[in-house]
Amino acid sequence: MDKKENTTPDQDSTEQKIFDAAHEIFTQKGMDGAKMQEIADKAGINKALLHYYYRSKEKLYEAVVKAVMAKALPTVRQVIESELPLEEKITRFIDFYIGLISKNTFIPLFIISEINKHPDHFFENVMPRQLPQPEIFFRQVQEEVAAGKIRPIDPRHLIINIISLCIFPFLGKPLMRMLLGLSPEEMKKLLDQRKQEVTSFVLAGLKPVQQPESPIP
Amino acid sequence: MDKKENTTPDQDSTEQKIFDAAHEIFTQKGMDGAKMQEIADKAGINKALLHYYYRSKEKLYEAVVKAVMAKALPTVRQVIESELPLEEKITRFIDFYIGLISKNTFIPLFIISEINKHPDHFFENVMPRQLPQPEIFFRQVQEEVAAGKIRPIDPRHLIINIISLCIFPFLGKPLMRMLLGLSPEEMKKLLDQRKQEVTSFVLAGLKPVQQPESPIP
DNA sequence: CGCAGAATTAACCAAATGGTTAAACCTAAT
DNA sequence: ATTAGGTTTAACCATTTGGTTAATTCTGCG
Repeated sequence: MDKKENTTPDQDSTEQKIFDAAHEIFTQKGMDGAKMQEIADKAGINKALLHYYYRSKEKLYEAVVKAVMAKALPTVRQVIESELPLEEKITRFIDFYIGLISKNTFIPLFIISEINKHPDHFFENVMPRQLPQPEIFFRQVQEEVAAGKIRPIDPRHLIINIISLCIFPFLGKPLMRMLLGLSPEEMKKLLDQRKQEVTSFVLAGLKPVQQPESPIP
Repeated sequence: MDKKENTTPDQDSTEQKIFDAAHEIFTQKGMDGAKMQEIADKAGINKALLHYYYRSKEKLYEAVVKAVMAKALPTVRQVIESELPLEEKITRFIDFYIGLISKNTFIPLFIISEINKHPDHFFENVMPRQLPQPEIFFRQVQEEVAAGKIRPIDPRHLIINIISLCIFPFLGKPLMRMLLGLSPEEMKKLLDQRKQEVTSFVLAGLKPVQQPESPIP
């Protein structure tokens, strides 16, 4: 019998339609730019229903933010906290993370924007309790540095570098296009190469220093 | 005679006070988040004066955006288009750019956000006519690659990498803090090290490949 | 059927917000 | 001092917007 008793959040129930619409609008326009009427329209329902299911704009917004964060962070955790060898961990992280971003173009800017506007609120109410634990990664880096397998680097900077190289090109896509004078197609091609490029750039940047005698003659 | 005929924008004239207030509010809250009343309050004047000098919110906003872009881009140009040797050019660019960003924390997010919301409008109305010409830089990179002085790399990716490493850590500061579990002081310290860190990371990432035999035993 | 409770809607409300207006206020030149 | 023109303001206006209400429709069930 196909009643509606299952625990899954009722695929395409009204509530779900509202949430989906809100997700789209909020992530693209932010809290201030989003209008309740627009969300209702996109969901194909009456505006009053928004308040019937989610009491206020803030509540609805918060639901979206929480969902976004709850989806984005564990993926990072999973890779960061694993016990893979460092190089493979880095490779996988880049592959995975860039893949994620290219399928959710608006999310990074959304997170960054909103976290900047209400940092305190974010830290207190929105953050998933289970933050990634970078300690394993830190230790790995320190070990490999000590073993001379990679050049000395502060693991925190390394994480920052990797994440910057993954996220920013998508964030700044229009800016980069303009700066480099690229057509949309050229830009797309370039972004498609980022997995490869970031991986080799980071690994190259980690090679242990050999005294730079004379380059290949 | 000190009429008001000079070309300089009348230091702390009413118009200037309005512009300054608008600059602060708009860059921090974006077009949607900014309220005319708040700008008027910050400027210490009546709201009607905003419309007396700048006819509408959009006009005022546009004035701010144009000013921001007109200030941000030439600095990039200057370094990019110079004929300095590649390594020094990169070093200087990083030093200069990170310096600029740390003194104008809100600007990058502002530019990125607004360019993403109205890309067409940006490209048509707001962009300074004089875009940086990356050709010189491209050529330099290609030459050094050909000479075996740096490992093979697409110059466009190199620019993207450098800019990502410079800008993103400041954009994503709260996010990074959270991810790494750092106090505000620790985070500040880390950001203060970015000039050094980015420079060595990029230069390391450009070292020509020596076949990785056995690491130092 | 008929009824209870949930779902949905049209109409409405109050506050916020961008923008206007007409009057008041300078200030410099007559 | 008077006046003309730019500057500034308080009061006002129209629209937008988040939110509410009361009535209507829908749905399952005895």
